Amino acid sequence: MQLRRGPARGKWAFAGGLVRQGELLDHAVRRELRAATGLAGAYLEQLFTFGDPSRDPDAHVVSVAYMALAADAGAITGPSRKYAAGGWFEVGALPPLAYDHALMAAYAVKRVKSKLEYSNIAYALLPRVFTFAQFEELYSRILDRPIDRRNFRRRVLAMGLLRRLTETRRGAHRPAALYEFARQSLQMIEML
Amino acid sequence: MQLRRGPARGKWAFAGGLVRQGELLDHAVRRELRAATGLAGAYLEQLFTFGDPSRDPDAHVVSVAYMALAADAGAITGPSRKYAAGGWFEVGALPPLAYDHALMAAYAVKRVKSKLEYSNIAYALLPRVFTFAQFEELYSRILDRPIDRRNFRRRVLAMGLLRRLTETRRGAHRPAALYEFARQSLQMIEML
DNA sequence: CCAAAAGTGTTTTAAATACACCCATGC
DNA sequence: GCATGGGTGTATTTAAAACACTTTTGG
Repeated sequence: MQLRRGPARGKWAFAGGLVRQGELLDHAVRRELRAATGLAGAYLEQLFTFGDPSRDPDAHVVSVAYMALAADAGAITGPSRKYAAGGWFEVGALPPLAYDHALMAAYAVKRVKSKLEYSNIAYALLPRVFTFAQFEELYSRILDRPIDRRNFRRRVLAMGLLRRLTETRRGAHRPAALYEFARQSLQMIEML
Repeated sequence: MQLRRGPARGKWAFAGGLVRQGELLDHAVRRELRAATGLAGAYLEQLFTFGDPSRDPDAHVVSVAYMALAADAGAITGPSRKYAAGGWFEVGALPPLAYDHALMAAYAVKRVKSKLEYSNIAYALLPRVFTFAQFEELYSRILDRPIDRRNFRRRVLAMGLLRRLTETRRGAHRPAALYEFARQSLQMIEML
């Protein structure tokens, strides 16, 4: 069993472990994820199962790769001692990984990019309440391309993906309207 | 290991087996598929890995589901004696299946539908050479909705998905132009 | 000549794109 | 009052959708 953790402020980490007899795959992933990063309650998604016997020279290991998504890498309590050698990395700047783990990471990036375009998966990558600028920056950074602010805003608001709150975020500059997702569970939508 | 076989003239079959030590997952699927249906060289795609320990009351079995696609169920030599109880069924009219196999079949149908809309996967479901009417009927039947012939033809031809051959198919009525796919391997395309 | 399937264009409607300035606040 | 990030509208272009008749062949 392999598991992965996805873009939160652009940060990535990697962890792996074994599923136990009688244990749900999802449960095993959550268990290992908590042990490795302290993260709990994240969005989880199965990616692919890697079964090539040559991927590990010592044994025929079949690995079910998952990714987990969370809003804020900073809020995570940090890896347990066992995984202290791990850490958080920028998308596209992962350190060399063992076995075929770089391939797994590539699957995760690809999956997130593609789901951003046709689902509301961004809800798993933002805090419950956020500004439109945060929302837009998430898209721009993960998709790695500029986004036209006016066109993007028009479409997103027209499709009812977000709900505008009455409160605003006050700070150094003009106050920003706050939004939350209309649905906090995955729904497929024609986005881009 | 589970494997599945997809729409060929709307026909579906189901087969399963175990992966061997040191064997590629794809290889195990092809081996079992050949044994169960006689089919070889089909398009293969991994769907999902099912690991819920309660899916089989007797043991904790982790099944990696695949689907295979082929053009013509009639051309297949038929199941070996071992699988004589199996057979070919219409989409949406599968017999009751054991365990969570109906769920697996649903995954396959969903995957094929969705790939039809944004890839050239139809190449795996048609003979090498075909008429536009066959192509259109494939879409209409699998997506289970009517298709506007003129709009569909215009878009498909404009995107260069197909290559028109000089030969025609002659028969009882007006001869039909013959086409082949420009690429015989999976490519992602904005289709519908 | 007729039955059956193949093939073809135009108009309307909706969506995507391109593009630049004013606004509200804290300091 | 100015620096900074927040917020807004229109015109153009492109693509999607709606829609029905003519052509070619074998029998």
